Amino acid sequence: MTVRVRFAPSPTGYLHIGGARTALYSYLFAKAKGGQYILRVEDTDLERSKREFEDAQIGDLLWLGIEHDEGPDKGGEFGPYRQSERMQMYKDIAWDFVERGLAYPCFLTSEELETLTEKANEEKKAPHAYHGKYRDLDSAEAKKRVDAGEEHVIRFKNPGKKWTFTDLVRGEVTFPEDMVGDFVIIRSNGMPVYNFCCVVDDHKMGMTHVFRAEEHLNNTCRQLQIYEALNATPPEFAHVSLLVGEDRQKLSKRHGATSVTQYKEMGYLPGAVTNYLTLLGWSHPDEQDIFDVLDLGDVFDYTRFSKSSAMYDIKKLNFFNEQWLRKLSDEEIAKGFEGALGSDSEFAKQDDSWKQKFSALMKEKVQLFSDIKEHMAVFFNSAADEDEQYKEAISWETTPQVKEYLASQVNELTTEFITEEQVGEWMNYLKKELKIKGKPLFMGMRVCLTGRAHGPDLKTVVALTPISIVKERLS
RNA sequence: GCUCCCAUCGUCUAGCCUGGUCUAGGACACCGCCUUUUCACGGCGGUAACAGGGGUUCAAAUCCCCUUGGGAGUACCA
Repeated sequence: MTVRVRFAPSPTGYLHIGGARTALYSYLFAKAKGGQYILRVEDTDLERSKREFEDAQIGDLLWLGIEHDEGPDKGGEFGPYRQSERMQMYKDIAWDFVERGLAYPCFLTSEELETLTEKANEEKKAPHAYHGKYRDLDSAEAKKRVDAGEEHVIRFKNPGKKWTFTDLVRGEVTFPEDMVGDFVIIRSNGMPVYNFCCVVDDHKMGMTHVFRAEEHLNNTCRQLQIYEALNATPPEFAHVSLLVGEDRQKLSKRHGATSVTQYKEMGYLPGAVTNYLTLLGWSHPDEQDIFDVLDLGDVFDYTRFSKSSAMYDIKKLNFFNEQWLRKLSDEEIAKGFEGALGSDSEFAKQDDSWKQKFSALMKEKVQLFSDIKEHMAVFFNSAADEDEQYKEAISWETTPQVKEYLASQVNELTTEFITEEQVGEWMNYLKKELKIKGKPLFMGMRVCLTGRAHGPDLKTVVALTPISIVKERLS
C-alpha cells in the first residue's frame, strides 16, 4: 500500500511555524516512503476562513520546499481538496449515521446548553454529562421536528466504551468510556465539525498516516469512534510534540514572530528554517545538525521523534541561518544583501564586481542578510564612530602624522576607489620613512581611513570605500 | 475538577526499547585561551543535566511503582 500523508491547515491566518513543522514531518515521511503528500484545506469555519490565507499558506509551504502532490490548487483524483466543496458528502454521511442509529438530531439551544454545562460543573461532572438529552428521542418525532425547520445539530452517539490505539510516537494510548460525550458532528448552520470531516476526508482520501501536533491527541478518541461508524480502518497516528515558548506554553503570537511569512520577510533562508524546525523534536541518526532536510531521503522516520515539547529558540535558528548563509556563493550573498538594503541603497548603486568583493568580505559577519545594515557605515558614512578605542587611537602622538601623510596621498588620487596595493604602499612608507610601526601604524591607519576602531580587513575595506568618503574623513 | 501526554546541561537533544562500554556524548547560548597588530570567522578549552522517592537486579539515565513538576484537551475552533 502506498503511503499517503496529508497536511490539513485551516486558512484562518498565516502558516504557523508549528504547522510548518508538522507539514514538514508529513512531507518528509511521505517522501521517505516513496508515497504521496497531500494538502487539504479545512475551511469549515465560515467566519474565520479566508481564501487569501489559503493562498499565503500554500505560498509559504512552497517557499519552504514542501511541495504537495495533490491539493486545492492542483487537483488530484481524491478531490476536491477544500472541505467547503465537500459539504454534501458530510451531510449525507451524517444523515446515514442518523438512519443507522449512530447519531441523532439534537434540539438543545445554546442557552440550554449553557445551563446544562453549569449544572454539570456544579455537580463536578464532566461538562458533556448532559449533552445527550435527545439521544433517545423517537426518531420519527425527531424527523418531524427537523422537517418542520426546527434548529438542530447532529450529535454522534458515543457508544460508551474504552478506546485504545497505538500512537507512532507515544505508544499505546487509552481513553476511558466517558472521555467525551455525544459530540456534535453537524452544526446548526449545517457545517460539519473538524473531528467529523477530518475523519471522513482522511478515510475518503486514503490516508495511511496522520502526523499532527500533540494538542490533537485527545481528539483521537472522538475520531476513532467516527472511523468505526464508517467501518473504516483508522490510519496510523503520530502525535508530534508541541512547540512551546519561553514560558513553556504552546507557541503563539504573543511569543513573537510565529508565522513563516514573517521569517520569509525577515530574510531567513528556507533551508535554514526547515533544518532548524526538523530538529525541534526529531533527531538525525548520525547526530548531524546542519543538513538539507530535503535530502534526508529514507533517513527520516518516525522512530526518532522526541515525546516532550520543544522550546522554540530564535538564537539557535539564527545560528542555523548563519551556517546556511556561509554555504552561499558571493553572487547569492550579494543578492541577499541587496534585498535587505533596498534597491535605492548605496550598495545597490555599486557595480557587480564591487558587490561580489563586498559580499565575500562581509558574509562572515552576519547571521541574517539584514544584519548587514549595521555594517554599512564603515563604507559609506564619513562621520567617525568615536568609541573609547577610537579616541585612544586618535590621541596617539603619531596619529596626526599618519593622517597628514594619508591625506596628502589620497588627495592626489583622481580614481573612484583606492586600491589595496596603494594602501600597502602607504603602510610601507609610514613604517620605513616615518618609523611608525605596531599598533600606532595599523590602528592609526584604521581610524584615519575608516573613522572607527573596528571593522573588517583594513585593505579590503578601504578598497571598497568610495574615495570621496575617505577624503572627508581625512579632511 | 476530570481526561490524556510528558520529564537528561539554561535551551535543542544522543543514550532508554535490547540494563553494565555513561566518571552521561553533541549542538545553541555563555565564559576563557589561541589566531587576527581591530572586529568577526575559525581553532582549542571550560561551566552546566539523568526531577524526587521507593522497588527489581550483582549492576538502572536505561525496567516497574508512587510523588512532584510541566503541558495539552475538556466547544456548534481547528
